[in-house]
Amino acid sequence: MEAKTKQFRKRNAILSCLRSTHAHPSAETLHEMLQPEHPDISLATVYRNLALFKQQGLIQSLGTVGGIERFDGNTNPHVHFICTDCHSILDLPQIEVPQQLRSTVESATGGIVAECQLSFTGKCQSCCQKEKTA
Amino acid sequence: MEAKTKQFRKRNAILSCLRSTHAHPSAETLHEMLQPEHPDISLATVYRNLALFKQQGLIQSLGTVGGIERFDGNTNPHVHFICTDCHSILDLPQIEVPQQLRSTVESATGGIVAECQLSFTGKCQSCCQKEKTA
DNA sequence: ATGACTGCAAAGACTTTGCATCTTT
DNA sequence: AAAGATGCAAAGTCTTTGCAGTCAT
Repeated sequence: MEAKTKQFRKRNAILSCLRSTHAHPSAETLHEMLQPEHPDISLATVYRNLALFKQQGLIQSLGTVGGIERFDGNTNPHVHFICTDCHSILDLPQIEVPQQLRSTVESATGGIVAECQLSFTGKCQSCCQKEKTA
Repeated sequence: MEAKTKQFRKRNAILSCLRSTHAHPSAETLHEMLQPEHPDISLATVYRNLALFKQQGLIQSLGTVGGIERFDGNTNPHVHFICTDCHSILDLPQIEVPQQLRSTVESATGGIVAECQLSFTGKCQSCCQKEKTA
């Protein structure tokens, strides 16, 4: 019956930081982002809390990009564009994730669908420009 | 003008093995699958060749599942179902990957789309049954 | 004989964990 | 005071790399 857990400054800071950015950061990037406000925060704490949030469904993991796990504070289903050059990740809110296919997938597999991810990979605008310049 | 590279038994075995399965194996699983025919094959060789095939576009990586990279010998765009319990991956050939959205994504991002991945996560049939039994 | 591939073991990179300490209630 | 969170450093896991030896041409 305890809808509210203890309030911890650092834990809250990590969640707020992740929710306030569209950069889809890694644990390490998040740690760096937190440095100015919380210079004494440990990377282990970031990892620990990200794992906790993920388990609680407060955030979502986008999987690994270039071997590093990336996180998103926006748990609404939405599409991502992942640059294979610079590993930046962009949201594509204007494109709909085909949630309606869930039942089709469930009957095809006999399983239960929890989530659906749609993502595009390629080269982002900024990396395209860099290439021209080079 | 050398359309044909040197033939290497082990390299070919790795590619054949990956192409002959629908299990979307990891490097280590692939290594185990190769043991009966090639008991002396090294895990490093599997990793090295997978990296090579990936770079050559002969295979595709499905990203990491449970922290382990998974590979697919089928490079045709198709949808996957990933079981979050047992980490099995199933093909869903009957569902179409929305390739036609590429241009929409490109105009939205200003970048260039190389690929599109659509995947569903959830609990597979076998894991659903296990749960009932337990 | 040459260049490429492989095995082995060491190194590397990211992430997790143990334990003592500190914080919130 | 109790329960839980954090920092630090060590450990763990998956993957990559160096080097000497082997194989195909």
